[in-house]
Amino acid sequence: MYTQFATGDVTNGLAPSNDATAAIARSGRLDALVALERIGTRRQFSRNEEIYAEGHSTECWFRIVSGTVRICKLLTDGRRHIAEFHYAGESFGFDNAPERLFSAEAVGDVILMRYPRRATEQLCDELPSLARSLRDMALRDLASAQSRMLLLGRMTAPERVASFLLELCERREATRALDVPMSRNDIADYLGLTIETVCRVLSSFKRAGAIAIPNPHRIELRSRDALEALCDA
Amino acid sequence: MYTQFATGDVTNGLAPSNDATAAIARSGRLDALVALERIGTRRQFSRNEEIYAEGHSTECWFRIVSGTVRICKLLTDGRRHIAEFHYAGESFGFDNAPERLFSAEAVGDVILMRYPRRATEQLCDELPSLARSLRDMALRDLASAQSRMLLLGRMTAPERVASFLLELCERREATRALDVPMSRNDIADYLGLTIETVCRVLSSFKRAGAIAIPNPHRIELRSRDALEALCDA
DNA sequence: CGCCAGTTTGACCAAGATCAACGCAAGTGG
DNA sequence: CCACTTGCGTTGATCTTGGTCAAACTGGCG
Repeated sequence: MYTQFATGDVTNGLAPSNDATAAIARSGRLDALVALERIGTRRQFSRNEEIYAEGHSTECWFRIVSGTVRICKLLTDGRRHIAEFHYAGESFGFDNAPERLFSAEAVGDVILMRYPRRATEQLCDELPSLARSLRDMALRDLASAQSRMLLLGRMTAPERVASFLLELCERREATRALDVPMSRNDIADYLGLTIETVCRVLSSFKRAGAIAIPNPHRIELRSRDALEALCDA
Repeated sequence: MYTQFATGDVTNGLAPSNDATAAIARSGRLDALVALERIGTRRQFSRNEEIYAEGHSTECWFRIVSGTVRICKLLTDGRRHIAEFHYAGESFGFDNAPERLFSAEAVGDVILMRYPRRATEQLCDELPSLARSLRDMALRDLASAQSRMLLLGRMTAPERVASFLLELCERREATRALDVPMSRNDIADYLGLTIETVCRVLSSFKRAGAIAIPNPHRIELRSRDALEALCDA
């Protein structure tokens, strides 16, 4: 889910609708990943390093090989908002505007593949299936953004934190033991809360027996039901 | 801005990168709008009518000929959130998931063009420029959603209302006299506030001389500077 | 050991929600 | 034409959630 850009995606376009495109698509499907890899370069970033800044050019986009990335924005008075976290296997930074509206930072150490946008666009014109994959990526991000608007606009603090834990669980494909790569501050800025509120809510979940917190970056879900009940009561 | 799908968009793809695609694209560009219109049908909805419901199939998408549409979701306890308003000239409902995650409703009387998704996908495979237009549409919506997450997560009530007025102004291409098609309740559910707070903030803006409110669906911006100062102080 | 960054907890406060009443204009039916 | 209703919108009084401020705790590390 979410900006996943798996091998399978590239090859499952609709049947092409005429001979010429069919020929291109057939060859293209085989070459799509190869072509994408040929225009990509490997990059490495360390904890809290900036991958790109607000205002930078959008000449490239990224896929995460390993690590976690935060997409964020700072208001002039210091308030910060995290628009999204991206995890291993997901892509980010495929933006439309000429300039970055948000910055991207490494939460911990991160390894990325970096792809030039212009070359990707050209590939898209040859490979409808690649074009579709990129569009689907954008649409998944959009759906995710819309759910989070609901969370930010209409949910209470406990509901937000419960949603966050369950989302993390789903996206990291974890079952009960979650590793939480980001700080409490990151979580707060992601959920539109303060760090104190995040701590208090987590503590209250712990007291209620819904979770266990062996250490700050490790949370175990003891009662998924209790958390789910909070999310759309 | 925002899911605009103007004539120009369809024809401004990158130069195709080989002869075969070039030939297709050239013919396609001429036919793109025609083809899209051929698969579209005109629909009409009256005030507060549901265009599609949460859970419905996503077999089609829409472009607004005239009127305003709200994309929204109801929580089980009655809390409502409006993910987006769409105005004349904009498109909506091009979703990825098999089922609608949000519903769409007519704010006032609305005239739409309705396009089947499957046929559109096929057109996309033939016309890279159309594929790109649709992707750009999704990316614009995503950028818009991300700004609004910032608003919902980190802005005060006066900042939200000021942002809303300025956004409305920009998207409706108005200068000073705004017509506000939606109710105060809609605005509240869009901004993550209550109707009372929206009213109070508007009244305070009026007292401060920043706006005038000849009637509830008509707002005049008297001091755009005052409003802009609020948005990123 | 002391320091530092991040986390947790407590006491208090304020922005905005809730509850309640009132205003006002557009129907509607007698 | 005028009571009456209905659906919004506006305003005021009070309450609650979550923010703010402050202090203590924890684990890692020089």
